[in-house]
Amino acid sequence: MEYNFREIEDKWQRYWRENKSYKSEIVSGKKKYYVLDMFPYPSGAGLHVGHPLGYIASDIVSRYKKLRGFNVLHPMGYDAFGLPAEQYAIQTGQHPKITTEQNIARYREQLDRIGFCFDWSREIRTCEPEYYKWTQWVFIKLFNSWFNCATKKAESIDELIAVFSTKGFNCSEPQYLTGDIEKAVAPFSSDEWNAKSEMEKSDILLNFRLAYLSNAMVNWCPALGTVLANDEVKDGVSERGGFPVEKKIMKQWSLRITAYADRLLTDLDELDWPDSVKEAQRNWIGKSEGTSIRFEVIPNEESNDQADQNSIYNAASPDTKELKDHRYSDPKSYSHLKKFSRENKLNPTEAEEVLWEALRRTSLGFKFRRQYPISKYIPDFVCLDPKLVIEVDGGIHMEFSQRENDANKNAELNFYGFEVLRFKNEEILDDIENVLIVISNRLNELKNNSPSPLERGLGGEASTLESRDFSSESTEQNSSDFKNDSSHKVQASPQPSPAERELVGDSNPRISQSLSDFKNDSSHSNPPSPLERGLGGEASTLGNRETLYIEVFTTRPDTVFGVSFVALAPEHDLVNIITSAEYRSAVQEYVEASSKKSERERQTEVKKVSGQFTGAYVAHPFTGAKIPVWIGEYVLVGYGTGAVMAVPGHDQRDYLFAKHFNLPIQEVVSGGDLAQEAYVAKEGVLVNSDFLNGLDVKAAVKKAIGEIEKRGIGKGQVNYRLRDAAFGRQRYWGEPIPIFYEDGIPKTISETDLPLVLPEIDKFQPTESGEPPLARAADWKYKGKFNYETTTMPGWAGSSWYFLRYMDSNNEKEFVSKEAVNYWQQVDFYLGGAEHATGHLLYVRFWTKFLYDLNLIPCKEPAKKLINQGMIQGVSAFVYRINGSNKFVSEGLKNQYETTALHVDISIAPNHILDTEKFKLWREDFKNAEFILEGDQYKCGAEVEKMSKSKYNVVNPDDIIEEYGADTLRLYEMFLGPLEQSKPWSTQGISGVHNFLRRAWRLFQIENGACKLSDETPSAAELKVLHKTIKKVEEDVERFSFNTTISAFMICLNELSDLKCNKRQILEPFTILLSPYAPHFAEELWSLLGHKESITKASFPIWKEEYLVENEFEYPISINGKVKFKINLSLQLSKEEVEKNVMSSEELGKFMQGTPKKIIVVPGRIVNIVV
RNA sequence: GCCCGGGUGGUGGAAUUGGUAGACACGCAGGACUUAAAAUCCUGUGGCCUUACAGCUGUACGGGUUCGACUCCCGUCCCGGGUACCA
Repeated sequence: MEYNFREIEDKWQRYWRENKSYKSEIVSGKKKYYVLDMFPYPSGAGLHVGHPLGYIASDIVSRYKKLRGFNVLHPMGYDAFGLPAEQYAIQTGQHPKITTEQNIARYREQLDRIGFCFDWSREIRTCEPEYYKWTQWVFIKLFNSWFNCATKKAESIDELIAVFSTKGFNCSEPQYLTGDIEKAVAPFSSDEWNAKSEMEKSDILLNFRLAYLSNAMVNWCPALGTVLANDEVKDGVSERGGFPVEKKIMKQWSLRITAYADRLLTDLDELDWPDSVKEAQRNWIGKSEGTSIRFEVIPNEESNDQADQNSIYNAASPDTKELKDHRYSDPKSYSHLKKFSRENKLNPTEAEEVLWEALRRTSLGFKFRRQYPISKYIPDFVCLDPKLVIEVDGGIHMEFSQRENDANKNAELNFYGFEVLRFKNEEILDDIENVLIVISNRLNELKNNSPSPLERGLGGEASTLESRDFSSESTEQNSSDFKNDSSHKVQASPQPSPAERELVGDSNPRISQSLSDFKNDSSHSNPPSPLERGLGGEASTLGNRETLYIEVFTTRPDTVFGVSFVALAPEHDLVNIITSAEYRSAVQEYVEASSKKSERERQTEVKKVSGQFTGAYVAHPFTGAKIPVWIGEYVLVGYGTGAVMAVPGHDQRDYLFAKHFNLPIQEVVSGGDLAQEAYVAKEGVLVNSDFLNGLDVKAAVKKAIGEIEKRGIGKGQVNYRLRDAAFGRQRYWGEPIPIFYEDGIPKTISETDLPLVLPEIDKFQPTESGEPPLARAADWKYKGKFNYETTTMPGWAGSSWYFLRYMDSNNEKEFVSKEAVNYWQQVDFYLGGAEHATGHLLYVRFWTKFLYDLNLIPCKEPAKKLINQGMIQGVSAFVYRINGSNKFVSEGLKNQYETTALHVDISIAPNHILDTEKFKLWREDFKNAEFILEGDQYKCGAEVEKMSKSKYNVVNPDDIIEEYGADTLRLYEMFLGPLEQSKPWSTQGISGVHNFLRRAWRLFQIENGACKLSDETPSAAELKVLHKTIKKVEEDVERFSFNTTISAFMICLNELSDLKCNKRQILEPFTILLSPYAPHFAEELWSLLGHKESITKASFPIWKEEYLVENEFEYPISINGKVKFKINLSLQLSKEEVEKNVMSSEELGKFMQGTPKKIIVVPGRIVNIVV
């Protein structure tokens, strides 16, 4: 009876389905093994032969582990939310749910035909409410958690709120030590916290939540109408569709994956994952350890004078006015300050209005500006010359803590050289004339006696700085005046958005920090401050200038003496402030030009050196040398501080920049040839570097950091390249974010109201006003009145935890039961494409760690072992149309004509010979095609490309199954080569594995529905063949080397055939060995062998050493490393005996004479004779 | 540019720890069976030189370590993947 694969495969697929053969359940006490494939997105094109490659491998592992007695979990499902279905919906109006279901049905049909042992009772679809209910649930958990930097784990936001209301918040405490929070949230006391409005609290908490809303720079893809995460953008275009992507600031939900950067990095070490994936994640996280260094800007006489005149006394152009507007403001927050300043101007308090009018009508001889940013503050009224600030204090200043803040603010303003006068509302409203007199007197005093900033801020008036410790003169003086009050302007003004408001905290920790550093520095004369060292002699000429700093981040503090310029990103806020008059127009031009460039342009122009001198200089922190400040596009505003100290001698980009603009290149680390290129290596001895001379790089880095910290001009710092993940999509076909807005405050819906089901809408486009499609759902409101968030989650949301849901996929009460997750733990073997290295695989690790922190699951990593299967590429076929005609020329003759290559469907060009008649019928416009043949054939061109519908090179597994059967397909895909390797699909060779099955079938001698096998005891030779194979198959599957396993089967079959083996005791175990690879085939034989139970219930055979022992070995005898002949010798012989036997052999004489120099004997391996 | 892989017959690939390079399969050639074909089975198959035996050569290229190197080290070239002015 012949091998009839169609009949067999139908029969067993039905049997498995009817008997639920692959249903898995928790069996306590039984060891488990969890095999997971990355679940597919069900695309309209269906499966091609590339898809099953990984599924077949994991199916083999599952079946093998079952035979080895493991309780195997091997589920499958669909990553069913996604863009293609939605794009199709936009075009046709067809609901994406319908498209998705059709595609799933098709996928399922194709998968079933390949004979996988998936437990379909656990199927999940991310787009179904029963599933995404729990995705939303995790989101709520993220929203309600923050990352404690002291314990390094996520904790409940409620606990944080409790801390705030009892102890307040101060960013210097270890649990808050992340750069973002330090920058974004000002310290506050518990009383202040309790006094804050709901909105203020909400805004502050958003800075802590792991899922948060903020104004963030996003990748906006206009063509797709949505934002994308960083990993969804490749080369400046969207990964799906290849549409251009631009940077844009948008209010946006994000997940704080950066909080986990360090854990995601360190835990990689313990994962059995491909090095390439681990390395890709390391690079993506991009940890770099270095130090910040502050460079003091040397005031530019000429430019500042001119600027002063321009803006204060003359009709200033808008540009210079703009410049003047923020010459004292904190550069990083200027744009936010400006907005807030504008808003305050539009909404003055009554007292402010009165004072402003009074100042304007009275000619005091001094010019005042309103709501003028200085550092991170916006004082109410500012006179720039002399420097005086007038503050109108509202009721909020009654609070003790606010007085502290006022003290900080005073100190800060003093630092910039401003005197501060404070008035209460009543003072102004009751007696404005008196107020004006006080102001006028003070101004005149200041005008006549203006001390230098050195004297004021640093030297003589140390007490002013001490006032930072909450006891300044002005504070005391004012505090006694505080009584009742009308509302303060901050409260009176309309609520700005969170991002705007978060900067308006009345104190700025960062500057406070640097100030105290500075104070320490200068109040002790040793070591000398940069000012004293570098600029001491010029102190008198400094006049009443403010001091500005450029902060840079560097990983090479050792090279600090090699700095020859400082480079700012074009978007850096200091650019406008420090640029001298002379260079202003050139700088503006440069900045504008670079801002107009798209992300794409900037990326393609990489390595083109461009830059512009600003005319400004900074002082070297150690030598005091004058260092020019440049702007360069190669400096990125989003990384580090947006400024670099350029060391051309030891950084490639700085080197190119310096060469291009003819800037000095100073060697500070010996070992390279700087005339040729930058010496970037982190080894060598420091030279030209003062106190670092003679040290090696490692020691110099250490010493430099120490010195920098000692002088308070910077501190050790760690930067990550990883950014928080954009989580909202302006799209319909995704999980609704379970958030509603009450009075503008985002709140999560109650867990008991989950799932928040995707509402039905009439159209899937964005609304006319540009809102996401969900805004079309008119009556879609929480509790009938609150608006829901209208963005949806990104494609990777559902896949970030699906491995957990499979453990307990039908649970309506929990996302996964404790029992299930404690039993199945984590994935033991995970198989999928390498393209997910920095996307899915990072997100799923992040979510896993988060759920672990919340004690919801027992493992902190999703998968122990990961393998990436290679891609199976397609071989495309091309025809060559002669330009401007309907003539097609064969591949070999195409060079004689001007042609255009067109893809042609590989089904009408078998073996790349075009079927010209089918080609004419293929598409309407080829109906009248003419051909120029080679010989009597039309030969198509061939090229290996990604298998894709649009390239007409897709091979459907159904066709292969139709012709050869599923078992042949399974064996063949495994036989193609190593699993991880990519390779083009070719059916050359498929007959080899198909033949193997047919020959194996014959070995079983089937007649009349039974195997006619002998029950005799097998021979030693037969046993040896069998046990050798068991051993090999076992070893190979354990190391996922499936191609060599197939060849082991073939060798086994060849040898058994040679032995004419028909012994049941040999062929039964052989059948079991084969069953994971060719399950239908093995089931049928198993049943024909008389077994009533499925072969999946069998046990994997155990190989026995005793059958494998060899008595003899044919030693290859080599002379000078070249094998000359072979001798059979007993393996029992010792080294010496082997040597004796070889030396006395007849054959040796043929190859050598005399005595050998040396004889190497490796027992059981080889003998080498050196002559 | 940087990081990670890889380069072996006509083809896919094997060689697991430095120990017989090319397993297994495809293809090709020859043969058997057959009226013939298909199917099946047998033999051969890296290159060069030879009737043959043998010999020489050979794992991208050039060096090195070693009794012995596809395997380890140094340099060069090429291919694939990741990443990109990340300081």
